[in-house]
Amino acid sequence: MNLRKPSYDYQNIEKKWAKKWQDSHLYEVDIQNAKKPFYNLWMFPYPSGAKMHVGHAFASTGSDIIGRYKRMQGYDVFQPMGFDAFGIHGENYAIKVNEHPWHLMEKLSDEFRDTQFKRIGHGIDWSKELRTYWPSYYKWTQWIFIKLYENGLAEQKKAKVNWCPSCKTVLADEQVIGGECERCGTQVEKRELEQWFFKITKFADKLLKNLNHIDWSKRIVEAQRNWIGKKEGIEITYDVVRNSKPGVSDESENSPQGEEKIGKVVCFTTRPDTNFGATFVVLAPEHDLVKKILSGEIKVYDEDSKNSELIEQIKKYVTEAINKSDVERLAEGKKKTGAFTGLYAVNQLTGYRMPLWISDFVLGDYGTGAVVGVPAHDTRDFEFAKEFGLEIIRVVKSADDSDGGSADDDGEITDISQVQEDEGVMINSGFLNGMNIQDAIEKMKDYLEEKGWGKRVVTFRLRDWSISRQRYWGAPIPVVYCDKCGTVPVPEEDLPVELPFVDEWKPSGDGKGPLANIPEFVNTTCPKCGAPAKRETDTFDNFLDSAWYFFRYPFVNREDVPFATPSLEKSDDSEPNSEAFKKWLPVTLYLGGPEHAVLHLMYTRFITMAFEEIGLIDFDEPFERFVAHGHITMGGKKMSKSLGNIVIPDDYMNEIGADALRMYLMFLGPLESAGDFNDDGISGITKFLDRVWNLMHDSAKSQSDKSSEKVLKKLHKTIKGVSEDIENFKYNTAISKLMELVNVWNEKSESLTLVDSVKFLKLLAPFAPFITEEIYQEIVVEAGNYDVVEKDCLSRRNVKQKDASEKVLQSNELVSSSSLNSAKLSSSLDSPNSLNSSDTSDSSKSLTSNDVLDDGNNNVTDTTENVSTEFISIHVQCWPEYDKSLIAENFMSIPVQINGKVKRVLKNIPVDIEEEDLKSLALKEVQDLIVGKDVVKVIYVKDRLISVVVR
RNA sequence: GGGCGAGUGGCGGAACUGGCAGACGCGCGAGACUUAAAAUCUCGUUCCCUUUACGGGAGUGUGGGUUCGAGUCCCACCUCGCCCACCA
Repeated sequence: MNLRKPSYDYQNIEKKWAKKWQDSHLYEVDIQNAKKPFYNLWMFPYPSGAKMHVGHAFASTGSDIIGRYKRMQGYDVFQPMGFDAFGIHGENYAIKVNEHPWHLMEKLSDEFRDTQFKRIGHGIDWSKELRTYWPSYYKWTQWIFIKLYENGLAEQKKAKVNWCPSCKTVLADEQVIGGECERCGTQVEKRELEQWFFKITKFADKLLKNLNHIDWSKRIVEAQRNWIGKKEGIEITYDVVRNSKPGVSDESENSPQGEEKIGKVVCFTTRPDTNFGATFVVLAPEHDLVKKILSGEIKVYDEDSKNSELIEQIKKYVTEAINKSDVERLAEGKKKTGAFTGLYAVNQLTGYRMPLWISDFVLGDYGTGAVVGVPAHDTRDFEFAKEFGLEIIRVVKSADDSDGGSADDDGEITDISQVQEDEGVMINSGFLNGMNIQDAIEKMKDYLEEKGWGKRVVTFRLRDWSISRQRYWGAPIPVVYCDKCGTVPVPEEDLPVELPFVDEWKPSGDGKGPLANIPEFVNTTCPKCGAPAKRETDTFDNFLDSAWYFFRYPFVNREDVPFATPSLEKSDDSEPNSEAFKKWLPVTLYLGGPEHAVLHLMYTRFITMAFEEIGLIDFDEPFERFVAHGHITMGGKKMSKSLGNIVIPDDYMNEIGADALRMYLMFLGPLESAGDFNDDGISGITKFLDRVWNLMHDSAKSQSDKSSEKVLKKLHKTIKGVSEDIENFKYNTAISKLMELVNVWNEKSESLTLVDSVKFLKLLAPFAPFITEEIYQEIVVEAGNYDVVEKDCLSRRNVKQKDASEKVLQSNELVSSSSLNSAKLSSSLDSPNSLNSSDTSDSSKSLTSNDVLDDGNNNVTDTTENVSTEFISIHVQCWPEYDKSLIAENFMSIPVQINGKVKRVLKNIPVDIEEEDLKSLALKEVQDLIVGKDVVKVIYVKDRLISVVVR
């Protein structure tokens, strides 16, 4: 790495202020008494690798900048941080490096926090840190499960679920990407297991409806809408018969000879309009009717020998199909497989006896698990019909006859390219003939309902959320199974059900979690009747840990409640209570990656709705605003371990400093689309920081008696522009505006007063917190200029500073009491090999330690012992305001177009010129260009341009 | 196959509701300072034509359209990225 470094001593400056901010508790928020709360949340990271990478640095800096800006605007900005270190991602990494997840996660989280996050200059309130694997946290995760269970939102059922053979656990639908495990990329299999589910489908409609009004990045809203997948269709019930034959029976009312009605089959379709063209019905291999055929409950043929032969074939097909993984099914491409049942379904519209098939392209858990095949107007049906020689009947033709009704149009369909799916006019469809598809759909639905053959229904793609995991590293599901009492949730006073610290923690793959092998854990007594009972041995999906963490942050020090709301409030009013809850939640702004669109973000919405339904809270959406950031790429590709193109920010912080790294990352592109990491451009940033340093240390430039007009105007335009850009997360253009200002300021004759120079410094502060603090302390605080520089906002700040020094004492107490608490929590639990209590208290202690910031190179004088000393940081001063009169221009230049092309530019035009005067000026200007032509009209776009139209 | 987004100099990227395309930065070129290099500073830098000032022409993925005027709006297409996907 050979980068242009800043020429000032950024290393020591950054070290010094990181420590000072920490010691003075600058970013700690008084949750209880805050006046203008702004809950600025960034998705907490999960340490699934040794170091946080540059993507984390990029996104968290994006969150920090708006937080710093809001803080300077006088908001009480709460910017908490924690680690999502419980669960499969961390455990997989622990397996890889062969360390116990408890030690590993503690170590990695500490490192993320102390060597990376604290160094990069974020305004984080570390006194509210949480980690999802701390018993003091997961106690409440378990509590939430019990609340949902008590309110009928959690249930246990046997279900065919996604099984990852590599991670050796079940996965939720959302965690299977293209048939592969979200974590490790292994092909997912299907297994039938007894699992716990959260009934997210109960809120399907609400989850969808709220999407219309929540202020979230559009792409996330669309992704969720698709994932929920609401479809309005109809369920059509067909009679199932045996001893029949395919095709239209002559006597559709009376059965053909020997035909015998033996049951019904219900098919879901969104396209009943094409039902005159339905020629077969396909069942999913899991369908009830298939089970009945296999069990012999339904006989296909009278003769036993023929029957059992058929059953053998069906059994063979079904067994293969069920055991196939999704990827294997897809790998076979569009080639359809299937088995004929020997039965027929009767199409009431036509009397057509539709052969009843079984095929794995029909999904058992969507719709009714049965589809009616219209091969002429559905590509999948067409492929199936072609494969098995089923009849294809056209019932839709192209709507426009302009191509002269070519043979292609209403003739026989022989090729997949002729299959019309979306638009056209009905033919061969009795009373629907001549109608367009949309009208025909409605008409047919009415007709089928009238006849009693069908029923309008709404289906959703969304499935219930499977939360059981057969893994060690997660919160145990707090349930006990008793022979007498059945399923009994663990009572609140017995929580947490602690995860025992064991040596044998790796997954075994037998469908049970490692906890099942620990008798001391499994064997317990029933909380209800006291009889011997067994514990549930699965653990929670880690997405449950993160589904509610933002509720916990403000209340992380409360032991008695997960968070305080009127319904949960107990006695203690000295710590954040339900009044505080109202101030801080829902979260003001949430920033995170779009890859969580249908995972984490859907779950947080579900949990919030569940809390509301239970009566814990009175709102139903977790975040007032959600902004999805883009991803930093490397050579146009996503950064990933497999590509080996991961960039670690530490090297850059060493080389160019945190300020320069922050600014460089933000300069790459807009936050919401990000950019490609290529360190070629870094010198532009370090050069800029040097210029700032030099300007601010050149008193002729930055402490002039009077600000020169040109740069003063530029300053005020910049104040306006930077403020707007930050509000819109366009940090890249905000930085370019700061650069423009510096370029003007650098001109020979340009200078600013101290007050104006500091205004610029403040604009830079959210982007480069260290250098701006250093300069501010030097030329404002230490030089005794504070009262002069901040005279416009002294009144506000005086109050603020006072609050802060009171708060300092309070939060010191909170920190020490929380370390005691978590130590107490884990040691008081007497499960076998209980998590070592010293581990926990050590980690809590490191919460306030400065080891890393105080490394060997210590020429920082420690004047910060006495925390009550007032510390006047630039980061809590007023954000500058611009002066409208200084932004207004007296003169403008107006381009003159002839027939839309710019030909001349009128310069130094007074802004208050009369339109007519300006027009004649313009015509005079272009006189030579329009001789001999008629001026048709002259258009004046106010303050923009003049357009002359000639002929 | 479906959804979303994006295609602008050598590069990253600017351009509010249609109104001087290429801000800012990198890179590159020239110059100043220096014994020299680095650093720094100044000037230039979309392409083409004109020896040049002046000037002219073309130009925002492709082809059409609307408009006095289109990177921006409409239609068709191409390419790339991300997400979802045998979802009836």
